Amino acid sequence: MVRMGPDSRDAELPAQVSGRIGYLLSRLGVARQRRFVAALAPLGIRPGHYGALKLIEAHGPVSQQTLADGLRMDRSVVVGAVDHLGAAGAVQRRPDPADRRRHALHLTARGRDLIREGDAVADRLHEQWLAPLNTEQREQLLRLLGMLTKAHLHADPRGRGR
Amino acid sequence: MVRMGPDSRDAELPAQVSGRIGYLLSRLGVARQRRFVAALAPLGIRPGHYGALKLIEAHGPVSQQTLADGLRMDRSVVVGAVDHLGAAGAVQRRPDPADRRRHALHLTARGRDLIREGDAVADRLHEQWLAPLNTEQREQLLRLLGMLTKAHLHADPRGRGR
DNA sequence: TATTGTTATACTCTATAACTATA
DNA sequence: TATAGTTATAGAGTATAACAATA
Repeated sequence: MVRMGPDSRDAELPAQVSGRIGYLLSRLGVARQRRFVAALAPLGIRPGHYGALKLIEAHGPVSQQTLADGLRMDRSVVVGAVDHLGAAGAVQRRPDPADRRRHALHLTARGRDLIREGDAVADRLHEQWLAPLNTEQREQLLRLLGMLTKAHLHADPRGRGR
Repeated sequence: MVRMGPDSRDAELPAQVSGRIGYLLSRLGVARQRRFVAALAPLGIRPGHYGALKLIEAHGPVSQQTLADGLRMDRSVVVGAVDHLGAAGAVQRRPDPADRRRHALHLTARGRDLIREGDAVADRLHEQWLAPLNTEQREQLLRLLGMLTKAHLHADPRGRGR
């Protein structure tokens, strides 16, 4: 059936809303996150898992609590993430000799493979996502986002704010 | 207790991850959305409700389906949003004379008040959020985000992509 | 007393499917 | 047959609290 009545059906938000930096930031943020989730799915991991692997790789064996802090997750969430990575054979929980409450998380060879594959996925997505921008524009954008990050995320890492 | 063992506790993601535009976009997007939620909370509404009011104001009486399309929500979600706005006295469901399946959503005086209050909240947040940037930088950022939006959200409004 | 890993619970969002009444 | 509104359900994400083992 064709459109009629009081209703044009293709109504959009006024530019006063949809043309705002904050609105664009929110929508772009979720869109890019969804694409990252979709791009990682073939590897059997999600962005948090990739972040966990990268953090362990960068800092050597770490505890789950350290992972939670670095990834800004609750430590109860890290349990499931480490379970998942453990089941995938990417990390191992080993007893921490210095503190028996802690598990030292170690990367396996499979974990290092996963990191390489995840890096390739991230690189590919990066290139696709930024295709509309030239090198200078990318640098500009990175600088501007960096300024907002410094102001809003460093002081308030979870972004609950104000 | 002080840090010890294999664990420095303040481990961060490597810059290869945390210094990427996509990563910053994702984090800034959720942070700004959370702040908007918090800023609107005293009005008893959430961002989607504010968007619904703005869209009805801009286009006159619309159907719930039109609202769903314009706000990129499922129509089943719109039901709850309209219920909420109705209970708040901000909108009314009236029969659509041209199509008895449809509800024509009308703004009330209370709805118009809410819009004004929501605008004030949005303006205040906008100013706080962009405080680190000068006028030229804001224009630059808006232009760059607009380019990404055009490339990634217009073709794929829900951002599920690829 | 405080911290680590763990489990449990609840609350929101999102996605999907199905039903009804109308077209 | 298709659409508008509605209801129900299931899944993911997040937040909170509590518990046992250990510090």
